[in-house]
Amino acid sequence: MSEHDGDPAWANMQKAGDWAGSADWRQDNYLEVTSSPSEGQVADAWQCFHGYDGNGDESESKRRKIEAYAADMSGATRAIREPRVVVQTTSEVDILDDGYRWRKYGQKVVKGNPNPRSYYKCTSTGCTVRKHVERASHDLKGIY
DNA sequence: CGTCTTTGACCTGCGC
DNA sequence: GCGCAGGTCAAAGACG
Repeated sequence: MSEHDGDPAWANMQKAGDWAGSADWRQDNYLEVTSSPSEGQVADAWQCFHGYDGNGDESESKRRKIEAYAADMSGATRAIREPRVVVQTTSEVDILDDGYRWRKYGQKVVKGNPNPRSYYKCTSTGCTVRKHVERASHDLKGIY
């Protein structure tokens, strides 16, 4: 994760990664958050993710950056152009109130993970982001 | 009454 | 070409 060094947007992403210790922008264009983030930490990550940090110019450039990368991704099934977030959590609660409203639209058991993966859609106005939440068992914390 | 969760079916991409 | 796996949709029920 050095190819984006110096990029303000990516720098902010990495800043978000600092708190979780394992949040990471991957090459397939989604934000992966591992460990057990607190609500505030998730909100911080989302501010970086959406570019909603209250700074006009900077957020604008950041958002453009995010959309540019998001548009580049080719979804697994359909042409998903929205940025995607993958959250691994060790906490009991899959859904955290991070300032957005999430609606669960699916759940699937994936191979390699004994726990079901939940799929959430952001239902807040103007928010079209989807989020995947897979619960890591306490014994598997911090894996991947 | 409106919103959200649950759950099964369906669709598409990928590997063999 | 076929089967598998992952992701999404939509109907029905539950809950506040």
